[in-house]
Amino acid sequence: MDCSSYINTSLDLNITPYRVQEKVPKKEVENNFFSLGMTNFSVKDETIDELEEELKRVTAENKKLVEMLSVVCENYNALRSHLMEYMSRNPEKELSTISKKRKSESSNNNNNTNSNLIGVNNGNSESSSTDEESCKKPREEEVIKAKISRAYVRTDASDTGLIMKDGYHWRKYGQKVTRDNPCPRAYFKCSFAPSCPVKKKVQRSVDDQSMLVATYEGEHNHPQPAPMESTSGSTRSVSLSSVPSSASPSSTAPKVVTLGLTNSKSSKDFKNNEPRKDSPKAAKNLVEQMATSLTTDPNFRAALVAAISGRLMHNN
DNA sequence: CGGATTTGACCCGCGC
DNA sequence: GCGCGGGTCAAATCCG
Repeated sequence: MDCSSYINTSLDLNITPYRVQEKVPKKEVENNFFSLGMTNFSVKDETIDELEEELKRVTAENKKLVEMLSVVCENYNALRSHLMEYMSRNPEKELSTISKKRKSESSNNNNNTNSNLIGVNNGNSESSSTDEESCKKPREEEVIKAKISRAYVRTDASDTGLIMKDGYHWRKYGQKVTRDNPCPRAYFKCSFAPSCPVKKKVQRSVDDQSMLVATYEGEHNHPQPAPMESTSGSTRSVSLSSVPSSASPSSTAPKVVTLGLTNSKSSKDFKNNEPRKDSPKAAKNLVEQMATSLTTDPNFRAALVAAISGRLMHNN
């Protein structure tokens, strides 16, 4: 995982749209604030000056935070490469910790659960690395394995079912209690199209019983059916941990909210996607949506905590 | 009544 | 060759 790109695209808390308008006459700045629904602001020049100063200060702070996050991520990547190096030097130790079973599918599920939960995208790399070791015969299976993706769904603790609504129609054809997990694993086939080869396995995580782990195998050869009401109505939130070659059902992809407004490219796209003649209500909704996205994104919060704690430790 | 789900039996690959 | 375990099949059952 290279989290620097993540920072650039998702973590930029920025305010550049306003910075861009620094040369804009103050009257227009006022209008922009009005258009954002902040009608409580005074329109006096002093207030605007104060706001601009505050804006600069926050911008500088944001810049520092981004730099700190970059450092943290660099350190993380360095540590990770060290770990990889160490593990490659001591393969026997690594192998001893893994299940004896050569068939890596189930063990991968569990060994990678934690890393996936913190946003490590290992779907493709994992299958390529382990398959090279375990499967010496190049067969069709490898092609299928290359299209394996995983989704994690948090459910209510009381929810004992393994039904996971993701927009496709699935027919359950089996259930099995596996050795490494007391919770039964359910097997589903895509029933929307008779010829669709996609299968999925759903099992509760060993570590977190409220977490459903769905493994998708194959690629849908049909368009996604009409959206189901339960997809959005459910309290479950689906997040794909790996995104291999369009194999993952699009409906399960997490809602992506790009926050990189200081990023020139993304902010440009942002502007292109949003009509300039926003109504105040729409602008307000947009701001609220951005704020909600920031505050509810666990990755963002984790990164922020890491950055702040790192800063504090650095100062101490 | 038809489609979906359940569940025991069976198949197959792998390790010993 | 045998046992184990994951994956699949298919008859029985459930449910709208």
